[in-house]
Amino acid sequence: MTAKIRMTSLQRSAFDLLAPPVQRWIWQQKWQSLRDVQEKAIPAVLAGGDVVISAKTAAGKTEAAILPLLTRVIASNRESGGFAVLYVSPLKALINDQHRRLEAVCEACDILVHKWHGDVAAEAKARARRRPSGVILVTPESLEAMLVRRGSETAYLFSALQAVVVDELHAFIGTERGMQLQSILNRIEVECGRERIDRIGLSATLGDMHLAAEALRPGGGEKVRLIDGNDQGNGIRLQIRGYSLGAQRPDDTQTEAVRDDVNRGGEDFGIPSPMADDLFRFLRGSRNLLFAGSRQRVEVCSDLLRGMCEEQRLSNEFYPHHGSLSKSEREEVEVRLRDDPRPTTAVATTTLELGIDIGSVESVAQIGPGFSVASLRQRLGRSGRREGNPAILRVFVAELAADRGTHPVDRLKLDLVQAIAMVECLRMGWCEPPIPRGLHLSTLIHQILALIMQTGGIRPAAAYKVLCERGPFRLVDRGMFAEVLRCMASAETTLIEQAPDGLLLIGKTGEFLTESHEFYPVFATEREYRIIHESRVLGTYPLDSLLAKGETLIFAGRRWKILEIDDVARVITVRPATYGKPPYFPGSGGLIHDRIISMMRDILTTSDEYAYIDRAATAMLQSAREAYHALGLDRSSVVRFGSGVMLFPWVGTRKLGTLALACQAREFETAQYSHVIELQDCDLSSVESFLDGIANGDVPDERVMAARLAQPNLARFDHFLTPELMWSVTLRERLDLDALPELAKSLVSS
DNA sequence: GACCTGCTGCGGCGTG
Repeated sequence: MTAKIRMTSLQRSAFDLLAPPVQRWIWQQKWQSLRDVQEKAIPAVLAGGDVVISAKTAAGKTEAAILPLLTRVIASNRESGGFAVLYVSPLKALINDQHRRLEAVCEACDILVHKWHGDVAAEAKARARRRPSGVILVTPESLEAMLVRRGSETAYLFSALQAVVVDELHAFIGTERGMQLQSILNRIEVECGRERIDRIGLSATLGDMHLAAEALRPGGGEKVRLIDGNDQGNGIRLQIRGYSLGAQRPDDTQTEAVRDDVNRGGEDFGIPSPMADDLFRFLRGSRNLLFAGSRQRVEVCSDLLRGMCEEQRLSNEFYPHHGSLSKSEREEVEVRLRDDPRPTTAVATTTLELGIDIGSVESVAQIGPGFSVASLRQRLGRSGRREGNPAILRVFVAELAADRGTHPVDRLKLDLVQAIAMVECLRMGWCEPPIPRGLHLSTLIHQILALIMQTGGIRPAAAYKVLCERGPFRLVDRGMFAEVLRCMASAETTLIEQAPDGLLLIGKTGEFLTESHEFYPVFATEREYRIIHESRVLGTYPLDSLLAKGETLIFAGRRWKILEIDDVARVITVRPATYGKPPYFPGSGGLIHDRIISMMRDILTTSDEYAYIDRAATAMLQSAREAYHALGLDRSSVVRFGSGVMLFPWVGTRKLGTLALACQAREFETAQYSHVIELQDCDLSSVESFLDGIANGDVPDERVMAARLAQPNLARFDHFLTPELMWSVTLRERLDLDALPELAKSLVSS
């Protein structure tokens, strides 16, 4: 009877389109109605074709895709003969969550749901492979392994697919891993002789739905249906808080003396003590996420806050969470957040941005402006998930105290202004769109090897067709593809060889690479030490670190003394200690979008007020605006400073870097700050004539520029490429030469 | 001025 009443409230909705077992399951869940995104997505998914579904975190996207897909599987009435739904997810942890979530509804429909990733027992996989049916939840790497190891079974496993679901679509867009996934999905379609297998992309954070559609179906984005759920959240409460750095800093000799005293170590890592006090005050006693920006700052910050708990004789509530911590260390924090009633704040890097199930938190805090609006949006989505509670986000920004900031870059308070710019973008609903411009030749090398393994040998023309014409490597023309093949077949590399009949086969080095399980991921990873305390692995530490026996270390939120370093086994053994030095992790900066930097200029130019910034931040913004005018930036973006000249192009990282390289190619001594280029020991007129030249098309030789570019971020197989191909990659992916003349023009005319 | 992700097949050995 209760079922009947609920059916009435769901009347004339997408609910009616679902298969009876799915409807029964919905009644059992006691849902009062379908969510907006589900109402819209169900008919679209039932109709077939590609669909992108975008909606807030926790708005029921998974069900929006899966319920109609189960309906389609039931209607198709196929017992076995292959998997019906392929669900690809970027994290094993997400697959485990989704598997738990989907088991009941699939059981109600009498449809099997398998999880398939590196931690799943080989036996369970063998069982699924013997009788493939239902839904399979898988990572791109495990899917790659299936194709590479059992290429001949591909058609048997996947010919009956109704659809492919790509979870967290944004996590794949524009990345090496995303290229690999697009290529794998295409290889499956080709191998199964299917023109198109429906693709359904799910995401909470899409800057531009049309570009996301193109990422889901390269070359066919215009035919993808876009579903944008508009479930209203519970509102947002947002604040930016400003803090002064180095206000009462001791002079340098004293600083040296107290450097080892880690109790006051926050200041050196951008956390002045008033900020630490406020973090403690806002976060203690409830459940929160604190995004600290880097692994080092996560450790410093959790150490600081743990110390404050100890000082007040409270049990600790602050736990670090980042990618160098072991799985067990991280899981302890996740479980405590999800299932433990005690107040807990996880101090994290981006590890807790994606939808790992940690329940709802009260608030989200962030130190510094961060690198992207997309990331800010993901973070915000982690709070305010409980009915009636708004999402709370506090951004903590430290800037040098007024009396210490004499350099223009310090006087403009660029971190604070960037934080405001990002929040303004967030409020406007904008976030960074994917920019498909990379050649991804490293991943192309990987896919050529994988395709040869899958097919047992393939002709160059056929490989080109699969990977570059039909597949995602569309910026690679025939000539470049042939060059890549020549690189791979050369006497030095021997990744592949060509049989007399023209078939491409795996070469000697290629065999070595592909026989290892390390072959499946396309991203590069570093070699590391494991840090161990009494047989418990705490995490991993970079190999090139300068640690020595007897030194101390903050790691996993505790303090340690190093007992032993075994360079052969790559193990660091530790015991608890009272002191610890902050850990060091190497890294290189992120790319900031043009729009954010141009918004920063608008903020400095206007006198708009922002209700969400605190009093200290308001005063800082005021002083930044005064500095902007005092420096003459309202009249010109090229200003004298000391014995040199400063350029303020107000563009994103890629264009700024390209301009800096152009300056270096013309023998200027340059220093690059956040969003500014300083040219040392030169006069204004020489800079102006240089810019005039560029504005009129006199751009330095691209090879001279590319040669000056440091290459810290090589992709996994880049070292197999010739210098010529590497230049092509660099020019396309890291520089923006086309933008130079326009950029120079705007600098000289302003 | 940064972060994150992933992994097969098989041989050998111990235990019930």
